[in-house]
Amino acid sequence: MESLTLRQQSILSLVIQQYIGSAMPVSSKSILEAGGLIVSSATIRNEMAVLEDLGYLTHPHTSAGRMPTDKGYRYFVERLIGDVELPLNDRNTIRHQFHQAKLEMAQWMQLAAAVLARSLRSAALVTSPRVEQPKLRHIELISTQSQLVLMIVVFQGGTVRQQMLTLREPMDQAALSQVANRLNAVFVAQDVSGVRARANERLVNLSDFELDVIRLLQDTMGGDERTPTSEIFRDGLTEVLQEREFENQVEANALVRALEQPDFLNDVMHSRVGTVQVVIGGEGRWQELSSCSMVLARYGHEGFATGTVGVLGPTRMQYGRAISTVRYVADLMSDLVTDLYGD
Amino acid sequence: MESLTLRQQSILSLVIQQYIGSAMPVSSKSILEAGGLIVSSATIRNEMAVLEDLGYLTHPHTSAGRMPTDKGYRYFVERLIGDVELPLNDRNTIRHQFHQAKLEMAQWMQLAAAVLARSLRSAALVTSPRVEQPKLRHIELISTQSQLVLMIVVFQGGTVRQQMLTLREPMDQAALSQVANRLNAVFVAQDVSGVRARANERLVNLSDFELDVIRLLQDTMGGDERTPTSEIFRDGLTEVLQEREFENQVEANALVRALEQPDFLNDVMHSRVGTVQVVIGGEGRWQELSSCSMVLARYGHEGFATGTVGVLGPTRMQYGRAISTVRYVADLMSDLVTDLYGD
DNA sequence: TTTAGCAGTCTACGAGGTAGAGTGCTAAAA
DNA sequence: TTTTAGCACTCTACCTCGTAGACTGCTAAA
Repeated sequence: MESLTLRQQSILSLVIQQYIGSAMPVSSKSILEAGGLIVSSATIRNEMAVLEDLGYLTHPHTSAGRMPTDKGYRYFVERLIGDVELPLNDRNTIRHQFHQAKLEMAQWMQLAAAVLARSLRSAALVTSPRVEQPKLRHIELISTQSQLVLMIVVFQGGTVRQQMLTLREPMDQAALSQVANRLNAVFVAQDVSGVRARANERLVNLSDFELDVIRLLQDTMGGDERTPTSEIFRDGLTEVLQEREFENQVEANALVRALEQPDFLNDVMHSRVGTVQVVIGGEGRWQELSSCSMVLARYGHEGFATGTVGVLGPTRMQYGRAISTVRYVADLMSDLVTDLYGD
Repeated sequence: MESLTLRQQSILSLVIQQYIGSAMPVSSKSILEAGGLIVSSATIRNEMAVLEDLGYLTHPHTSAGRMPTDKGYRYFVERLIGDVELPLNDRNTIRHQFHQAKLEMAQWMQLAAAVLARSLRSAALVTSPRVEQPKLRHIELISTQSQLVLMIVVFQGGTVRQQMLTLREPMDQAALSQVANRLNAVFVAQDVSGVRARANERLVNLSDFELDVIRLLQDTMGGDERTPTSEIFRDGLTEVLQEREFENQVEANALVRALEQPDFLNDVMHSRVGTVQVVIGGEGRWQELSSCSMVLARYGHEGFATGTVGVLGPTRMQYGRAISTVRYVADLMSDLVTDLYGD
């Protein structure tokens, strides 16, 4: 990325800021009127032409003003907005909302999504933390119909999974509870490999039914990357559909489809805890989102339990505010993970 | 509602069917060409004028064809479409998809939403069953941070709730497990009132911490109608946004907002298990949905555990198919509830 | 290097004009 | 009394044309 003169940087910055506000191509005159530069509109026009040659701005047609390209936004995000912390005021507002919530994980995440959506007028996405090596906390077997059993597995940190399995021969609740107790005694505090090891050790002592349960348990705990172990919480779809760029139905549909698709976030997200990732205009890889940007952050503890928070809005989003807000919410969520899983 | 002549019924029916297909006002000529009636277009025009006087049809402007009013749709739904069972073919397709799912409640519901959305090209909504008098199955206390405890409560049927609570003085995991065991011994298989009664009986023997837990347990089990104890699963928003009536941004936003709002379904739903409820054009009460209809059914067991399935689409939806599909899916879900909770 | 000034370009918008789809009415036919 | 043919009338959707206005790009002077 070339280095621009200070004046070019100012002009790029002003164009972007005005465009973010108005969604209309920005003329040299309006840059002049915005103040800050003591040159004529002709000079600004010349500089704009240079910025266009360099790929930072475009033109919808000859006699229209300029608007930023993705490259322009990228330069703006990386070089022109300082990395500001969220103002104390906003921090307090957000923290206050979090303190009012009941202490339940799902509620926190829904709240995080709501806070981001309202505060940034964007669509917000939050995934629940995904534990890397979940450890068994408790297993419960519940008889429902004659041959049907509901298995409930609680992992360290409070993640809960439930599955049904069929019995080969009827068992009553007392028998089931006994099995559950035996399994708890052996497997609690083990991760997948621990469960496998201990199961193999005492293979001979296990009934067919117990083996079934253990197999299902291993399925639930391990490996299966495809099944979504993390829930996704969304909010603010309405907010973002109001924006100019989504008056066009095709764009709007692409957006809705991207948000409905469960794997989407995982595809996009690749930042580490503590950093904020900015994806501008689909970054060439998600063409259906060519007029959208995302600001994402990972929260939790790397290598242990992490989730994603982020917002999705039009490329002309307020990047500064978005970045600091997403970072702040991610930090709050990380604290929550610490509370839930211990340090 | 007046009684119409057979010919008027046919014409109303034809207008609605054509309008559902094309989303364009229906002319007398096209009714003629659809066949079935052996009269001239002039006669059809006269009858249409009568139907308009009676409030079953309207006119966007003088020289346009007719389109149904909400009253027209209502008559159509209640009198003109027989109550047909879903064709065997479709039943098999749906049942097949359900059999392929893993036996996990959340997955079933997501699947139900997906099936409805795809099969009816509408937005689908499914709520998890809400148990009227939940009975405690198991309680678990997990130490996380020094003063923080995660309480996990499993109810009969497999509903799981989790909450955090703060300790007044530190306790280690062993002590917490002991407390959990004591509480389990006393309260398992009790409903709210049972918990209250038993807690009062042995009030003197309970520590402050145990009282805290019991209080939280009662909160979680009981009363609090406002907290959404049931999750909502959605699908097919994209499908429905494709429809003509949502090219208009205002309509589209109203729709998205209605779907995002968690209480919305509970407000609308008032049918009993076994019946299907059809809400046409917001029924005057939800004006933001004036161009939408909903087909809803309750599933589960009345007075014990019930949830809602339904679809939301434009008023010109295929009511016949929608009603029978929703009914069929509701029946399947009822079976699942039976499996989960016993009979 | 900057600037004033002007020619040139493109859009947005309204006016005016036309084809075509449908209705409503009238008067005749069944 | 009901149905029908026929026609006048209405309204939309679409096209074209013309104009005002917003900008730019270029040139030549400062």
